[in-house]
Amino acid sequence: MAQKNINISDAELEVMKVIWSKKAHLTSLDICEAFDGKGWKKTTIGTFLTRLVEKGALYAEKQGKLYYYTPLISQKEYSKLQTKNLISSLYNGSVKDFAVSLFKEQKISDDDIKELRAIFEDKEV
Amino acid sequence: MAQKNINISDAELEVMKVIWSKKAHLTSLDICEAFDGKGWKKTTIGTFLTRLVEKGALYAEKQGKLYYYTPLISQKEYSKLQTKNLISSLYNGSVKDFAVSLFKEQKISDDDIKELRAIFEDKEV
DNA sequence: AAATCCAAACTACAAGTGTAGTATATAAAT
DNA sequence: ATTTATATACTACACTTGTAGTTTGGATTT
Repeated sequence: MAQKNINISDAELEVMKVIWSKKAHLTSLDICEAFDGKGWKKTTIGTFLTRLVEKGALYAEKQGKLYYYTPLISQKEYSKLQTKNLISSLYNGSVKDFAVSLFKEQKISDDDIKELRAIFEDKEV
Repeated sequence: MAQKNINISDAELEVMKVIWSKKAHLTSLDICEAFDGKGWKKTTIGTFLTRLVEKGALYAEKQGKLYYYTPLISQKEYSKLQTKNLISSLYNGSVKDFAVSLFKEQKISDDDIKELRAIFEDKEV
């Protein structure tokens, strides 16, 4: 249901991942807590939240004194989008070319291959 | 052999792709020619070339009056790098998770699946 | 030699990003 | 009611990116 091509920067993505990883609406307090030790100041995280709301990636609802943030795009959707972008920019849009290179070039364990083969077989071609 | 994490922007990548696609050293003339109709001014392409050299993605050698550009990173290397980055940022580094989602979510034709299965079988697990 | 051409260098500038300080408004505490 | 705490808004600033105009120095032509 994502409307347009939302552009989430690397740092902003970190924030999205925290929000995705918890199912409930989070306050910025929760989010800051999750980044404890990361070295980001609260205002930095605040900036990212503001920008993510501006970009339409998050919805912010004030309840009492705090804002509660909800993602407007799911991690799955976003990942799919990014994957599609990568394939189209680097592999000419060919999922197959991409997959071939993936299996040739990246490290995949034997166990993983077994699992993947099983997935393929499910696809009963 | 790419030394560090070269960061090539979208527009710069277009230029790299042209250079990758021809095997010989190109002059900026050749490159501009390849972008005929793209709507970029020559100086724009010049800026990208300069930045790519600064970033260490291209090597520029002056011969006579012109520079000849050679890639310092191959398309394959770069694609592999980008793929790894995407998997690590969106799939926690799990190639398998990534592949699973790829086959579940993206469109892959039956023929492609046959080919992929063949590749797997070559891997004689 | 003088005039001209033009590839490459330098300059520019708005939008986006990483990072954070400062101001403000409102709630909580006294 | 005044003081204090603090979440959020506003401001800042350097770096990157997309895009291109302007300057320059060496090559080419007259």
